[in-house]
Amino acid sequence: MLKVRFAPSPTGPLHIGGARSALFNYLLARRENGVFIVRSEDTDLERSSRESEHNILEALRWLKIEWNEGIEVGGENGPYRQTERLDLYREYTKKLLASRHAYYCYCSEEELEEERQALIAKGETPRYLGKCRHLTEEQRAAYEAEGRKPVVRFRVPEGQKIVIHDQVRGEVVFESDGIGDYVIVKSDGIPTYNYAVVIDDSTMQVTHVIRGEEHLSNTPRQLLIYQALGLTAPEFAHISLILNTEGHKMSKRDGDTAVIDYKAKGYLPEAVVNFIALMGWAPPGEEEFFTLEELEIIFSLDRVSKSPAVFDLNKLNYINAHYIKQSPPERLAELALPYLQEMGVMPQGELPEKERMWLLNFVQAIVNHLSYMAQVKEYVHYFYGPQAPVPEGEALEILRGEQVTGVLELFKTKLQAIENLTVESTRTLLKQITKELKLGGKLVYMPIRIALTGQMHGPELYDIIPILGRENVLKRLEATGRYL
RNA sequence: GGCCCGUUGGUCAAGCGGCUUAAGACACCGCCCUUUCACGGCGGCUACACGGGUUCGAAUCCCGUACGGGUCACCA
Repeated sequence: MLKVRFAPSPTGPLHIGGARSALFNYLLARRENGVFIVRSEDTDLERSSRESEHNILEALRWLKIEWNEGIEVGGENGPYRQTERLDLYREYTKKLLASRHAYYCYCSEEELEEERQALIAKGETPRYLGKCRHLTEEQRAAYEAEGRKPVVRFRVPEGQKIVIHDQVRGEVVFESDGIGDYVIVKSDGIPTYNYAVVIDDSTMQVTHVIRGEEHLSNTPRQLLIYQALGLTAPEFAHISLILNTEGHKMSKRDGDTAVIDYKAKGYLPEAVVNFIALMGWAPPGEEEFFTLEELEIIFSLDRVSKSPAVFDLNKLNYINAHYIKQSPPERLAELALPYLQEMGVMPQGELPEKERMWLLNFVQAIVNHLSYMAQVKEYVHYFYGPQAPVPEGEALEILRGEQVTGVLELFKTKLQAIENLTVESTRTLLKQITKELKLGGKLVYMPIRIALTGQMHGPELYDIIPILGRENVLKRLEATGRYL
């Protein structure tokens, strides 16, 4: 049975790249009826936190990426945090030490740094040359007496070719001689990533490791440990990186890189999922909008791209706009509400009926203008309150046209006479004005638009007027007097 | 610097030796619709990094060069 995992280190929020790794793993598991594990690689005690772990899990849940084994859901291969598996690693370390696949190293940081610099100067791969490979008991005792705390290093075999059969990159060959003996247990007794990950994947019976390309050069180190322990290695698939506009790996400096940033801006989870699925993976046909459920059926590793993808916000916006247009008004209202409350336009708590209706009409009027929900803030002034922004430049010129006074007067009169202010009645009303005054549409609509909104463009006037309400419209009309 | 990976339009990408005078989408530009903006419809722009091979035939296979990226931590 296929078993995959997502193993983030809880040192920050879930990033777009991580979300994509999680998604690909999840999709493959669903497609093959396999198991998807989520565990935590928290061996970096300095930077890891429970808070980050929680945030990552929440971000996954927001995307509807669910796991059937791992943190918070349990399973028979737990615990699922590396810091809770220390005893397990210790057992394997004993074996490795006993079989002389690993040894204690007492080198200090300064000694190591010196060696590194010397190798770089010679144009060679900086690596550990194995100074402590053959320490005698006496030498060890001497170091211990000095109070030095040893690390455990893996003894890398010489002259060996290490072949990775990668499901996306094909066969990749590394020479063991390019790899120095690396640390598998730190001086505080905590295993390093390259070591712990092997024990975890093996004991959890992970069959496929799908992860970012940055791990490709780590893979030979891990393969060597599988070999030394006599364990079977899983299949590997290294997916390409997500780059920023400058062509570098996306990092915190590039603005919004965390999934949660997009949630905060009012992107829809199904849009984010759809978008990240399209980065580094191509669907078989020409359709490009997919729900998670649809992706579960058509996703496959053989359509995963080898080359990196540049994050394109335009495309995300386009996809998100698509899902916004498809959402029922009630959902949009709910998503828009926090931004409006923040502006003080909507009250906290249960909404009174009048506000609820206004909200519903408001989101429907602007649904075609939105790339993400936070943009509702930019549209509030069209639909809310007795005051319009001050008209400037060309808008002001138009207001001073000779027909304007007549148009606004007639509009006001008809508005006061009308019974029900709706989209339909507004449309009729405006059409009547053009007819009665025998004026072209633009000469009528534009001054009214500017009088009511201060702007030359914006959402449909037919929507603006009823949502603004008669009272606000009249007040805005009155205020226009001073510009005429 | 060593090792590894990659390179089709501004971006995502299809293509897996002849069906290609190289799909589709985003962005951009133009036109239509429209009171405006948006939506929608139609159209346009722009690409196989370079050089050698292999082959009757190469975007597709091989080699080299260039460029980009990743990695070489007691980070993961």
